[in-house]
Amino acid sequence: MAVGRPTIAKVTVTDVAERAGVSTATVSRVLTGRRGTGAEVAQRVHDAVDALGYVPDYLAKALRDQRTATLGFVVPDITNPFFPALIQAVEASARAVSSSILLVDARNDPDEERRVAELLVSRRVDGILISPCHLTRSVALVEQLVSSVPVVQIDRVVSSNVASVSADHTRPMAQLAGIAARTGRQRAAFVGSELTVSTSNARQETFVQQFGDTDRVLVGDFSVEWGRAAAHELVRRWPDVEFVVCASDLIAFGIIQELQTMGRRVPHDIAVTGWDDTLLAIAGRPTITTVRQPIAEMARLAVELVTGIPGSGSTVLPSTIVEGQSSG
Amino acid sequence: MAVGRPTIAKVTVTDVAERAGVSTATVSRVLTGRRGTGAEVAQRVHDAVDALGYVPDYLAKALRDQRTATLGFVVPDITNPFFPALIQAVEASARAVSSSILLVDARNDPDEERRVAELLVSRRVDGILISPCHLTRSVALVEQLVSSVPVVQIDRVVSSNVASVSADHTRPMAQLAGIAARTGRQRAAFVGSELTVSTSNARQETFVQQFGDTDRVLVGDFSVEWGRAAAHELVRRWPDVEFVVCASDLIAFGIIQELQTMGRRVPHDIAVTGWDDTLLAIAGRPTITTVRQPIAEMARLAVELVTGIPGSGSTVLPSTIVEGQSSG
DNA sequence: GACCCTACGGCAATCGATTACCAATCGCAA
DNA sequence: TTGCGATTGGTAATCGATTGCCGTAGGGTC
Repeated sequence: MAVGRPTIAKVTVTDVAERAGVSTATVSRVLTGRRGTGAEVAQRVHDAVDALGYVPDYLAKALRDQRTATLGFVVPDITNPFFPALIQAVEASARAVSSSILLVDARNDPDEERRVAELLVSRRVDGILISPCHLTRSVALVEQLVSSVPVVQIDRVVSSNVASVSADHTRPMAQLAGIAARTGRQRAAFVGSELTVSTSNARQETFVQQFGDTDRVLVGDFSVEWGRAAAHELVRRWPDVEFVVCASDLIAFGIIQELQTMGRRVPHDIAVTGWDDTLLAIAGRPTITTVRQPIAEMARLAVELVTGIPGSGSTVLPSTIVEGQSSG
Repeated sequence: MAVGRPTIAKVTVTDVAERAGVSTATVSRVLTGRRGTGAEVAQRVHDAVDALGYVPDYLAKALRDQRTATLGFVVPDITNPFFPALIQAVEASARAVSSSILLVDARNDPDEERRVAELLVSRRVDGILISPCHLTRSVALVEQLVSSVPVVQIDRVVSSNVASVSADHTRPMAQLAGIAARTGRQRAAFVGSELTVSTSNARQETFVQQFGDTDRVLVGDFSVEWGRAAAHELVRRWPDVEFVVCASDLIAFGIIQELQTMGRRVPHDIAVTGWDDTLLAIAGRPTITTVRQPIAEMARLAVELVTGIPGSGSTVLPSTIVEGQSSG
């Protein structure tokens, strides 16, 4: 009895050619269809392929073509519930152009991000999609990568010298301001994450513009725990705040929960909104008014950009408000 | 001015060899260090490598070695919050053995699962980790795959003929029964997902054994919505149920929320437990008593198994109870 | 001084699919 | 019947790194 792994008979074009009684060139031509072949010969080749269970070797093809049909995707933190949805969309878009995704996770660490991005380069991916984890410390990496391989920043954008696809913050923020005005809420506050996250940073700036108020801003991280803490901070520092815009559903969820524990009614006493349209937006009560980013579109466009002619243009796609119960 | 992508000068061993005035064999030997070389020659090679910025081509190496240093991971549904955590753990374990992860998502569809798994095979991954999406319809795939590449089932197990690493259900279920007994709750029910999910299926069987009761079982899917619906179903069919074991935190979360809306107090009137120790377990109020699976250990072991000598053994690792407020 | 053993460099084959180039055959028209 | 173009099949080079085998030179020992 054989020991160890069963020997996997490797079937190559040579085997197929032999069985079909033709040359490897003919086999290749029948299979790729890039040049005409005789019908009878083609049939013999197909029969041989079926009989032997031949599967083309991707490695050999990639070496010859100098093209791996693989895209790298660097996510900042896969446990942030926004990213699995984005990953799924990117994978679907990649599949539409017959490519696979080599996924790596930076764990919110710029050093780790560099490591994994360079790994992708040595794997000869055809392009890299990246949501840079750090507003400043990721800039150099992104700008260096682009000299070895096409790069597109997706969702998070840290360099205007490298192509990007992201979602608009201005219009949804204006709409939130509209909701605040419509429901007669005067005093607003913003709760975000560290400014080193490009999206949170941008949302904060937009908030300040749209709500005409520079003061009431708290920053922590993307977590429910920070939301809970922020709730206390909020009522302590600005007891009369009536409208809270959060940079993430996780934060909004934590704030709402803690406010309720403290006896405040949401949205009656205070309105709270989130961002990203994750599971948490509809999981809690009240449901959270949130901002849905055009994930599928972003993914499609980013994949197109990275596989096509690269530019340094930045595309901004429209987000939409999803009204829940938390905004009154 | 050049149009399009900047031409990336490809530096090969040949270039390095030329510059260092040696043969490609020597360059390779200096770099891999698998055979001694003269110090002076080695220095020249290193200088040439630095000067030219040579990076070995992973494709060529993989073709020669017949080893891609890449593992495939087939997840049933990346948007199920349990899996991102598992993916992260698997990626970390893979990195520990210098491998990357090619991640594919079956979207809970056995046909799609077959497609993506076969894609992995043609990519010549060194091994495949899979959480099969369907208890019966994934069996054939798993058993076929194993003839082309080492395969290990992780978390979900559908074939005892193929190696697997999973988490124990019996002991945590017994502990849950212990909690029920300790808090004097007699009548228990189980809420799971379709029986086609191996883990939910196994948890249900274990529930029936441990709670000595075959009747009170509801099945739907892994979602908060199903939890909400199940809450109504529960009180309608078994108004006197005092202890509800759920196959997932998502279900438990929905049940608790809806029970509260209906005016029942959790855990005072009725206790509810979840499974998987996801974000939702600590997001809601009360916090949910849940079962934590040994994710890191499972990942480590699965990667070891799939890269080492394969067997068909099934390893079952211990899970632990994380007591929240929802069980009284 | 002769002999042997070791260390080290080079040549060329190898992994598997694709394709540039060449050769042969066939059909059709003059 | 001859000739030309179109079609189709084969041969061998190619992608880039690694390694088995060979040859040579150098050091050490008796």
